[in-house]
Amino acid sequence: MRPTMRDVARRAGVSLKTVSRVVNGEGGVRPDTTAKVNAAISALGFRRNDIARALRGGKRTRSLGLVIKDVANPFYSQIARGVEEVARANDLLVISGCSDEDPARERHLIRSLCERRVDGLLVVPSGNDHRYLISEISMGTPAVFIDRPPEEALEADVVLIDSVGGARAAVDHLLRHGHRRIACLSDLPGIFTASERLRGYREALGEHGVPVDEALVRPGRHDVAGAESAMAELLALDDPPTAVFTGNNRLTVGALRAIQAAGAGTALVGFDDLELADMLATPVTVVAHQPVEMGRRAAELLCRRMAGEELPPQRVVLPTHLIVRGSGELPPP
Amino acid sequence: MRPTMRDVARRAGVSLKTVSRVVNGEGGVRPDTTAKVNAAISALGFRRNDIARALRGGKRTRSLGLVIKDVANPFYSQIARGVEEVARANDLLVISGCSDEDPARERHLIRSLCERRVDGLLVVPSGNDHRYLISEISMGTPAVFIDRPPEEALEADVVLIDSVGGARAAVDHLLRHGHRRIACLSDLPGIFTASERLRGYREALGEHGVPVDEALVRPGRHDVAGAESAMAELLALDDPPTAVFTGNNRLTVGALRAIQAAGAGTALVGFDDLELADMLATPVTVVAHQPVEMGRRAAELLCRRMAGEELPPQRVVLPTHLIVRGSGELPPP
DNA sequence: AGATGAGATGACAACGTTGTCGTCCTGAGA
DNA sequence: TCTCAGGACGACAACGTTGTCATCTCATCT
Repeated sequence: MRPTMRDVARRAGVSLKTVSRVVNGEGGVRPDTTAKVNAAISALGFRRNDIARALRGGKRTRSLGLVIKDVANPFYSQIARGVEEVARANDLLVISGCSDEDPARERHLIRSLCERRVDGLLVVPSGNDHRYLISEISMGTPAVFIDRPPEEALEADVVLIDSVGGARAAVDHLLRHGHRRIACLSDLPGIFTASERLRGYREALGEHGVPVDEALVRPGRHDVAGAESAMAELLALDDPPTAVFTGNNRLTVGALRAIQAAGAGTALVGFDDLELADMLATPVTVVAHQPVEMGRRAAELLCRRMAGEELPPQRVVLPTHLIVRGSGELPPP
Repeated sequence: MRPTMRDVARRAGVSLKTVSRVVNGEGGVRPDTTAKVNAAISALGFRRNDIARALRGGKRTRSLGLVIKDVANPFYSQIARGVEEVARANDLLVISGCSDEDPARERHLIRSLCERRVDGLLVVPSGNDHRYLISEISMGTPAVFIDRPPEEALEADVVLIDSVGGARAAVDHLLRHGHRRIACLSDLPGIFTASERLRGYREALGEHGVPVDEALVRPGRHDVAGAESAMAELLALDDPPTAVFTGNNRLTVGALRAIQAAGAGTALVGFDDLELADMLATPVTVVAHQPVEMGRRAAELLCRRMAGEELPPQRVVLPTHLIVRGSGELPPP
């Protein structure tokens, strides 16, 4: 079907190796020979087979694997964007997959990627046991974790967002605006960022001497619908919260819907920025950060590892910044 | 570095081929031998090399290439999501790249993907000359176009959105609400969907006997900032439009910003749904459709082609539906 | 003219796997 | 006991490329 170098060689009346030389611009080929070869190449529509190329000589495949939770979520698609930019600059292709927060799926994906001999892995880890990666790493497939660190046993680079700091800033902001009954919606407790943000929430309250009312803490919400119903429940309490901190973009959207549906004036600060956050009836105050940059940094770190650079495991923590827009400054009733 | 089947064979004291049989579950291996081999496999951390596997026997690489404009744009990331779902179901990996609407970049990407011998291509085409794909297709790499058809010369499957119909419905809606001075923001005229939506706009006006005021037609806007400034200009006219139709999600966001900044009450219907569109001060009426489904359908079509199925080039057109939320029903002043 | 050397080209092996085919062993049937 | 079938396993080639090394051709110099 597809012509090989041998076909090109036959047509050009030269040897296989000469074609290889032309294709790879190795030089040492006379101009007229080069022309003949090039003519044969375009006549046949020859494309070098990178599969064979990668095989021969244990070459690099010039590809990297990216495992995220869900591309359709803007947070992850922005990470993917950053990764793609760096990949492009380094002439790498990105093979990506979604784990949907399922450790089994993640493991299967990573396995497939390793079997395909990607040169490196970028992973937003789902489960809590990534020891199976140790052997992959030791066998020359470096890995960089994004957004969540691997467990202690695994020494690998990781690029994080300052979740605790961001959450504290958010809750601190609400406290300074006079709120004392501040609810918290957070994702599944097994997720690092979720527990970190919850920790930041508790710390901020603690610092201000405000006891945590566990009735206002609603962890384990991992989608818009879950957050919406949790928020609706909170609003239906006899003594509802006057403010809420939401742990990620999905939860923020859900909470906003519930608040709007209830016609409540609940103050809100959300983790992750949202497009149009500034255009809502009450513009949304958020803890913003740079997901694209996170993807970039992780990919750059990975490229250094792939180049063989030896350095102690890096832990990059990107800052957050509070964007004040209105919803976080609503006063308690 | 990474052990090969030969290493496993040596360690297990069997032949290469026996290892291959075990790894691929071919059968015909005694249980105790199988156990020895498996022990060696896990002791060495062996991973089958799919590169070699794909090479031998011209096997499929079990991967497909996806070229979109920009993963960070929700429209495209949703397409990617749909593709990923189908890929997962068919045990394929997705290698994706962003063209950023640059034909040269797109061509380079597709070339790289073909060199890597992806089993099929999914492309949101950027330029207007994809004849170079003909030879790839004829050589056994099927291609399916998404969102925009290739030029006539190229017979390939394509999955589209009913852009003309959607745009007509949007403008018709505005006309029925009494608007006569309706502006249109659209993307670069070279982009199929942009010109189709502009056509739908013109057709709808024509049907209602409303002449097109070219001063209100602003094509060539391809990002939020461009749309925002174009909309600001329109609002600053002596005789500003009372309504606007925006050709895609980026342009809708830009227009909304300008309208809000000007404190104008301009009616708006946008193509593409937006998260939170229903939560804005004036909820946004949109022409919605199913980008995830578009990705799915395209990937399914590609899988059929990859399986060798022969059928005439398909042209799937997915419907749009108007979601009435408020901004499109604002009356003219 | 013969030696020399640089430049151009080709032959061949190897990368890690799997398909083909051959060999060996065991147990059942004659 | 001999034959034979069939199961278990191994040897070998091939996929398409590139690195290594060998060969061949001239132009140049002595």
